[in-house]
Amino acid sequence: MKQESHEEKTGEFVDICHEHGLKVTPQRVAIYREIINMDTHPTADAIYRIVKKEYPNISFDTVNRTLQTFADIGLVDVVEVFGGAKRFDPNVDDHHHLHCIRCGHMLDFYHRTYDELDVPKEIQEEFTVLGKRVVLKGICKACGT
Amino acid sequence: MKQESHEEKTGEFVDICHEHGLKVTPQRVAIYREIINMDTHPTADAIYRIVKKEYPNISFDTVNRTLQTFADIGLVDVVEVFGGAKRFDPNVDDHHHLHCIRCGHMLDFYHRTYDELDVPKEIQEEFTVLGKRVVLKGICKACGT
DNA sequence: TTGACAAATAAGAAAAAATATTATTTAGGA
DNA sequence: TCCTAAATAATATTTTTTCTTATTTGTCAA
Repeated sequence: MKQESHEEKTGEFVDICHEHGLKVTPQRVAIYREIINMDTHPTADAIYRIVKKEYPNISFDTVNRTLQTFADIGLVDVVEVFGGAKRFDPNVDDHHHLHCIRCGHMLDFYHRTYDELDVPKEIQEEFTVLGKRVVLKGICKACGT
Repeated sequence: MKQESHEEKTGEFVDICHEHGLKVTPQRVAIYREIINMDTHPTADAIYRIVKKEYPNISFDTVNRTLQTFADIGLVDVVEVFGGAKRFDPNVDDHHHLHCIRCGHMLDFYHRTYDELDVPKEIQEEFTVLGKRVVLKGICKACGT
């Protein structure tokens, strides 16, 4: 996984938008600045409430649409959920998930071996694989054994 | 993965309900009968519309609650979604998923090697692993390259 | 630098999905 | 057969997402 400072990331942000023909609006900058500081998998509503503090006029629709747009161009990921609202992942590096079936939380973990899993030949022929993720389902420490 | 006829499965259904102290209602039987015939990952609403045909008085709430109940006792799984409504999986055997980011479809596949993935020691110490799933993200054949 | 225009936004409405409340019904044991 | 807790139907409500429309704003080209 590559590591970049947030300054570098925000610096690249303008370029990435232009590459994709997207306008660089203050709203987009604000949203991007907030999400790259997060180490959770926030919902659109959670991000909306945070961005609203410095941008009281922003609408939920804008936040939600912007997150979609970011997902489309790979600036964020949409993560799997097992119920509840859609969640976005500011961490686009290769990583895997622990899913606690009690509390519903989804935790990141890194494991090189999983990143390098072989994809069966039959599947490569039928499907263009762009990413892999291993999801381990179980009970987290906080929820007891 | 074990293979069972639907007759066997419906036969066991009554027992499983009793084991968990659940009453065997006609609604539950009807819902269970329908979902085990499915090879997709239906939403509660999809199941509602199907069951409604033979059971016109059933309410959506009953279907939704029943599916939750089934999930709680392991009769069905809740599958990861990346947007849209919650989906249930009548196939509780070990299997993995192909997720097309274009059409959003989630397809099952089986791969013994993935079933037997080693779980890192650090994780076993912090987390009780009950199941694993590999999700391959990409573009399916129908959606082009 | 300015003006034109497509893209983006805010606001509100509406649709879709999930959950809660309550009165009534029913499965299953006594 | 009766009793009781559990389950259901119906309705209301909440949450989440999407759509519509009028307005504003970045960007590009002159």
